[in-house]
Amino acid sequence: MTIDHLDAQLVALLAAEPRIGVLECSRRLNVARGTVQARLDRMAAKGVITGYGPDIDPAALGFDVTAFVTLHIRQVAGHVPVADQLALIPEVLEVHTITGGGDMLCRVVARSNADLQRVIDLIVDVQGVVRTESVIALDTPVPYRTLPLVRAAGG
Amino acid sequence: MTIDHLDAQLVALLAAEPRIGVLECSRRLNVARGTVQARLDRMAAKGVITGYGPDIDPAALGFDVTAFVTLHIRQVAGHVPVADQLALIPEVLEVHTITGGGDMLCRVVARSNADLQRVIDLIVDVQGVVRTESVIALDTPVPYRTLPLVRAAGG
DNA sequence: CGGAGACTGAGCACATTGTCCACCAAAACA
DNA sequence: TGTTTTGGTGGACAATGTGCTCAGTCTCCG
Repeated sequence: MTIDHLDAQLVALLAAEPRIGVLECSRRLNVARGTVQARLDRMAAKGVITGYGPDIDPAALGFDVTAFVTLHIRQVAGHVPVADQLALIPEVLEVHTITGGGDMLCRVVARSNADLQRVIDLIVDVQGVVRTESVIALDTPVPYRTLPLVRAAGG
Repeated sequence: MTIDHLDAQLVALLAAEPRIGVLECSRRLNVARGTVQARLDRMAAKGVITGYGPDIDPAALGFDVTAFVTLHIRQVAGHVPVADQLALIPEVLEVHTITGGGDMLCRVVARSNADLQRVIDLIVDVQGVVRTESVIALDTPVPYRTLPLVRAAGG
């Protein structure tokens, strides 16, 4: 789906002020209320908007350590049962299958470096996981953001 | 900050049904409306809730390719000016400084593999970036999620 | 030209919000 | 033990909003 300038403005406005409601959006953007609703509904229907948070910061919950863990798995095992098991570990926030030297890449959080060892041990215990390699995120100078992309896509 | 069971329920409910408002939350969870508001405000004040989306799926916008790009930067340059430049590239969604063989790890999206080359070229052009290594995410069996972590933290 | 899609402004019935208040109970502190 | 702090409760007030529908208008496309 392609989005236009109004879509982009709408997303940016809601990100900046989540509580303002559709009527105030329509006032701010000089369009009809129904238009705001139709645009939001369409973006949701097309999968552009997948939800409305709440956006959670794991660090504020005490999970101060973030790591990216590359997994080597047994090829016979395949990645689906491995992923299903990884999904059961709350500290595993996302899992991708990847090209390159490893088979899967996980984003993982933990309360401390020692706790990270515990989480990695949980991962290693998953059937099919042969080996892991971890890098710890020391700082996040650019936190995850999609607004610049939305702006660029929306003109 | 530690969260309790009610906090966790509240986050889960709002994630499932973002449009229901605080009054309906209070009905669903059998607490006073003021309690819902106080809990949300406290989690926001403590940085646990950082926002309310909208959550955007880059793939639905046409950015079908996701890659994780490890950067090697010149040590003299330091990472701050590099990160500032990376932040100007809309397709760069997040940037971490990391332990291990590389200095920074970026999550990047692009419209195609060819487009990814264009984006990587933008990154390589950033002053201080010496070399990049990329892995492409082929599939995302576990998309980013924090709810299991919230549930585990909230009891 | 006709049809489809998008936008507009309005209306309807119903509901909600932000804020404040007084009260109560439990926990923390001296 | 007595006092203070914190969190929750239910209620009120003034203002505003929501989800949905509708008829009309405009633009684009076959």
